[in-house]
Amino acid sequence: MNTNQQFAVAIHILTLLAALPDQSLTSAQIAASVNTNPVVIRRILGQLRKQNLVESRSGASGGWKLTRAPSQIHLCSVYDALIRAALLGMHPHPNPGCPIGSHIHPALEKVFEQAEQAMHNALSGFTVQDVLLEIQTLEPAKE
Amino acid sequence: MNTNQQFAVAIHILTLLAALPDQSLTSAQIAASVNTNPVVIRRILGQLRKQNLVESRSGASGGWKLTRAPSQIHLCSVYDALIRAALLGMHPHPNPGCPIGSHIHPALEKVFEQAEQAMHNALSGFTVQDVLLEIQTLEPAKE
DNA sequence: TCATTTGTAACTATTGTAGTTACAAATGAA
DNA sequence: TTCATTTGTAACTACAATAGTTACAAATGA
Repeated sequence: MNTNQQFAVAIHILTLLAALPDQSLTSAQIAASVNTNPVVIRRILGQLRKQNLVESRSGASGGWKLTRAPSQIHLCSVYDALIRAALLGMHPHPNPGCPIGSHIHPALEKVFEQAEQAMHNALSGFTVQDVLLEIQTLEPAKE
Repeated sequence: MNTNQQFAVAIHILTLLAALPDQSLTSAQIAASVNTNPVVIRRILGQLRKQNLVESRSGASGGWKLTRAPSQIHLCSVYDALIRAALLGMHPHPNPGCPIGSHIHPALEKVFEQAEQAMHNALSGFTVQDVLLEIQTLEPAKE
């Protein structure tokens, strides 16, 4: 199976930051919710910062915050930040002397491109706000 | 990155069988086109046979054939045969004591389900015949 | 001044996959 | 009937991606 959990963790982190908009959270606090090591969190947050989805401050009372409203963070941006390699991979060296082998890559590229674009479009239909609201629906109300 | 090449190899195999409809091909012949080991090919063909996309015969003059016309083999069936695990994976154990951690999985499931379904739908728009025709377009004509 | 926190390098352990070897069972041709 | 061919599958090795961990310099604010 695919062992890459970074996309799921990234959405988890962003949802947590969205739930506590007035504070900045440390990687240790976030790690406690995700149940992993703070360095794993910082690695993922580093990627999210490259896409300008979060900002950080070092030092005492430092931590992480969203750069914009959760309703303005679409999950396709998170995908772009975290999923570097294609989900559908090519085989490396088909036989160039075979009529099929010599042209299978460009033919597959067309198909894979469209398939991944379809997933991308589907993810653009969700925001961090949507995930947060879904969780608040599942969470029993408290006083 | 995703190192799983089986989906790409499976489409390669099916396209090759489609290109030579009147013969059955051995795993060794197919392996020569894919440029890999025959056992790798047989493993993938075994999965394709479970979905009834190909049939095999053991022994002398045995080999593999498609069970139907290439225009009747949609790439979503190949996906179903080969991609067992979800492309978008969950993180294993978010903190059940955290309001976000305790509900992130069902919230993500909704999103991931739709994203993968979108990819599946895109793949259902292509058949092995489409891939073969694309390759024959790329292949310079011969006499 | 100092505790806190990020940023990052380096390392280990685990897991999934490709590739390989080996061989029993099936099968058809001679 | 014999035998070369081929599938089907188990067992193994090698490699690559990732999660998790340790360590520590640099930044920062109390």
